[in-house]
Amino acid sequence: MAKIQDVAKLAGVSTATVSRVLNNPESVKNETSRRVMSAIKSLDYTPNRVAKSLSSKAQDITVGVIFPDIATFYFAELYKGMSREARENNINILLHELEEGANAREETLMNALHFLKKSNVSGILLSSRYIPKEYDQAIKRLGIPLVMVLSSHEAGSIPAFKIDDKRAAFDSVAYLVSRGHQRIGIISAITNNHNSGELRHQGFLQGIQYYNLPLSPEQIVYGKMRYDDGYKAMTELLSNHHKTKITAVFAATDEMAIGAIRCVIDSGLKVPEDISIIGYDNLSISDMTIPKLTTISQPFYEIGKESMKHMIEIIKEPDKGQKSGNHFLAYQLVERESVKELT
Amino acid sequence: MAKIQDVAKLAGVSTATVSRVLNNPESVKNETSRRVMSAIKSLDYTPNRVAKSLSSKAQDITVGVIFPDIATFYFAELYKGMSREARENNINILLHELEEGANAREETLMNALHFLKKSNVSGILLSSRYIPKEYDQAIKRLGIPLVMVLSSHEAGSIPAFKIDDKRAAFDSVAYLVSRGHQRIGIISAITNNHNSGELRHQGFLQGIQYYNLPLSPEQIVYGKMRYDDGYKAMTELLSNHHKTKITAVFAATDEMAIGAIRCVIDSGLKVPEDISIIGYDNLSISDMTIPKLTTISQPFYEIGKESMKHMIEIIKEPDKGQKSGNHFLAYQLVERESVKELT
DNA sequence: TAATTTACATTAATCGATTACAGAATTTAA
DNA sequence: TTAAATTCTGTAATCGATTAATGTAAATTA
Repeated sequence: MAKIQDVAKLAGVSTATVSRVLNNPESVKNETSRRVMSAIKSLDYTPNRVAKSLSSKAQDITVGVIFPDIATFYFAELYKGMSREARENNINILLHELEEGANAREETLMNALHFLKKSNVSGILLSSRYIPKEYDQAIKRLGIPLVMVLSSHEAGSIPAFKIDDKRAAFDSVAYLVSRGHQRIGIISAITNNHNSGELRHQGFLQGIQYYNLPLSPEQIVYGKMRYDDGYKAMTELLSNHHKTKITAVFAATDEMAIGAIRCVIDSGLKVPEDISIIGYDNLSISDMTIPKLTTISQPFYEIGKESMKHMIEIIKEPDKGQKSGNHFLAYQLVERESVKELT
Repeated sequence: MAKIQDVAKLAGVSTATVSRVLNNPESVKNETSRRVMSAIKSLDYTPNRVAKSLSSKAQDITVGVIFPDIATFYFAELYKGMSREARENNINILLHELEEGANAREETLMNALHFLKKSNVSGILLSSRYIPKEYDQAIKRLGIPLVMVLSSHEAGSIPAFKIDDKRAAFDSVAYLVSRGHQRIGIISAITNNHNSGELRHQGFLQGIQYYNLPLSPEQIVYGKMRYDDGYKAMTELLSNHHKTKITAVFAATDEMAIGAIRCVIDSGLKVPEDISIIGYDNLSISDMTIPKLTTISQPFYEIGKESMKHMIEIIKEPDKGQKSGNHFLAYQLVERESVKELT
């Protein structure tokens, strides 16, 4: 590997001049510049990045991203948003997947945090479901700015980018009511302490209350966000159907909604003719299901982009102080085929 | 930010000793070591990574990954495989998404390559659909080892990790035949010069020939790999149904298969009762469709892992020479619900 | 022609670590 | 007690760039 000295020698100039040709060409005479360039070419010289950043003190910034499972359907959109913003600002992303250990989730989060710290990231975008309060201190001690994505910090001291889950769930109920539904079941999301699931649950309850709808315990069922959970949950809901007579179901995630649809169909009923289902997320696959899913659309791309944007601001102007608390982005209810209008 | 000199001064030793305490503790007297450690603690000192790698010449290795579209359904699995292997070897990944420009694909690939080169990656894992021969020279000039993933290089001089597409497509036909199908349509994948689509097409044709099945031009239809393409293609296939009387369709990607299913259902027919459909990929969603998709399962995780493993070998022992040509991994035909046994 | 500018180029310090080599301190052997 | 061996620590070169300070040659002005 050729270094700057080699180039300098070959071109018959000093290393300073070579450096200038590369970084400040106007300050070098054309003739000299040409000689240097040809030396660079013939030696196939590329400046050593490490030496460059050590000397210029302008190390390239990299932001760490912690995500529990890359295979989550919305991950790609979220990441695209982050990635786009990062690229525009010449910032690298170090993606760290939190291993889906059955146990040891806590251990792993702290590990991830430390791993990223060691990798010298300037900030961390955290999309974990589980942030126990015990971590608060440790996080503060890290000394690296954090931004939460899609989930919020209980204490609220860490800025978070997401949609207003409570409101969106409420809107879902309102929508179902507007289509004539009164008896509504819910497949709620349980997620290791992650509060989004809970917020959606609360919003749902508020809707029920607001519209004065009936609600028996048999109408409430829980799952862990995934397809299989939705399927199982729906089985339970159906087993009480004769009693609850629900005409619609609010599923707290699209994946569960899709599982629920499958379950309904397996049991010989039809969606939406016999049971309407509304989801939450608007995954790309929710447009491919039969029937197509009516759902709350989360702006994953924007959430990713905005959270990264905010992170960059924090990094570049640390004194400015990060705006903590929730940053809500706009969501939409997308009408498709899985909710029937009752007459 | 404290540096090693500060620590040295505070502990009353030389920088060399501080460095030794950190990197070679046995060589330092306990008492000294303790003093240094406490100085490190009280100054909250962390070694500067850049300086460290410049001086030790042990820069951390990073491998670039070029992928056309992160939102592709199988991306996550592929990436997990790569990521796992990389992490075990203490290697970083720099993920670079090729912007899905309608035009300018060529430009972008070269850009991506150069961008990664500038970022000092030691190797590039390339999963692009489009590698014109014109690039051969430019790639050679790059001077960075390349490994192809999921697609192969025409000239064959770049190692590639994938499954044997031709064989797998042949097997699909064989399977359909074993279920009593004789009149089979194909939704073939067109992909800017990417040869996987073509190989599957060839394999299909070989199967048709081998089993001596009828094949009219109306049984062959093309799409660009995605859901919508599958839908459109199936529309075309159905419009000739009265003539071709096909009982089964081989779709070159799961996404297209799923689009095709939707199309069949929209047209009032049923899968697999009226038309059987077999896919290709085995995406996670192919297990969620109604009916569940019978398909060729590609080992995305392993492909990712093996390609990264090979890359690492090349990087660590450049003299050994990379084994060019195709490295085929094992695939499987997964039977589910979308193919009916004709009696 | 001498003095003053202007335009480039060079020298050498610097970034923050590691490490070969040499020297000091301590332990062991004689 | 002294020489030899061993253990520990310090000095200074080094990694490969950037850049402030400085020098020199050419161009301009008086």
